[in-house]
Amino acid sequence: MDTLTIGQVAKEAGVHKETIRYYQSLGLVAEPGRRPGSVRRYGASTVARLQFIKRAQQLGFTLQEIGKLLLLEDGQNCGETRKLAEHKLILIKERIADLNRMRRLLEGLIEECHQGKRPRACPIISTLSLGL
Amino acid sequence: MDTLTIGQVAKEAGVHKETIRYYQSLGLVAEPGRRPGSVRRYGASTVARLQFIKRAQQLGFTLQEIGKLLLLEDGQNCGETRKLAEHKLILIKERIADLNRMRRLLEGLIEECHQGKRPRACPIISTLSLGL
DNA sequence: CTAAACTCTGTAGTGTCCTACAGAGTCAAC
DNA sequence: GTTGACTCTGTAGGACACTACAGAGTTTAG
Repeated sequence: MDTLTIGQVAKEAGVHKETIRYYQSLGLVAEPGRRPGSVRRYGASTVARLQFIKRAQQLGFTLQEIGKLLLLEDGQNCGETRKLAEHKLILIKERIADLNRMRRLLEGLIEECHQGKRPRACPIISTLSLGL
Repeated sequence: MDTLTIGQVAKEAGVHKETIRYYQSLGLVAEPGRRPGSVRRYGASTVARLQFIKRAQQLGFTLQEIGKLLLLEDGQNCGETRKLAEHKLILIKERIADLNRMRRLLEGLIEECHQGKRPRACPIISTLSLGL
């Protein structure tokens, strides 16, 4: 069943060959055996696994966390999986809160610039110089 | 006027000595001369500069961008500074949108887990396996 | 059979921001 | 004058996720 070369798998999954090898080095993707005097051949399951990894990355999981998810891949450990997801969700919310704080500060400063409220110096620079 | 050792500056500004040297290597902080047979001495302006850098980082600027901000530090180039800030603001907004997308997806999946909607397999795992 | 395309293996580099450490020198206090 | 703290310089490592490349071998198309 394993008929694909690494290049074909890469194209199918939309990743670079080097990325597949990198994932192999991290243990996220298995290295297939090779038929004597030939090249490694991969099956469709490798493509699926790469897509799994890419989707999990889009959800914000690191490769290390994805390794854990892959151990739970049979779907029988919903509680464990949910815990990982909930933890990630908390981090994402914190990050969003951080970024919103930055956003508000920047918006305020930019607004002040536009209005020219402060007579001489740039409000952004003076805020950075003097503290928030 | 330059009376502080690097260790004292570091403590004042709340950064590590190595960080100060690193910033010096990037040209963000000037290297003071040294009195003969002695050690480099820093003034209060170095502490202020480090605090400027730290505040700018909190606003999401990279060290490279902070280098540009420091060139505008006299506050006379408000337009230029504002352009940098506006660009950064756009990136921050995009990042927030990305994270909100992740957040919604994760929240949906976690919710499904709790409800046990899907009979057997974990919804998180099956979503990752089959696509969004 | 040959040339192009692909694969293998390993190492090293990218970008971001530090952090750690080694080995030598200097300074201040007792 | 010796101990101990601090500083100097340079190099290496660390986290994260790749990306690039060199040099050799293999496969495929014509």
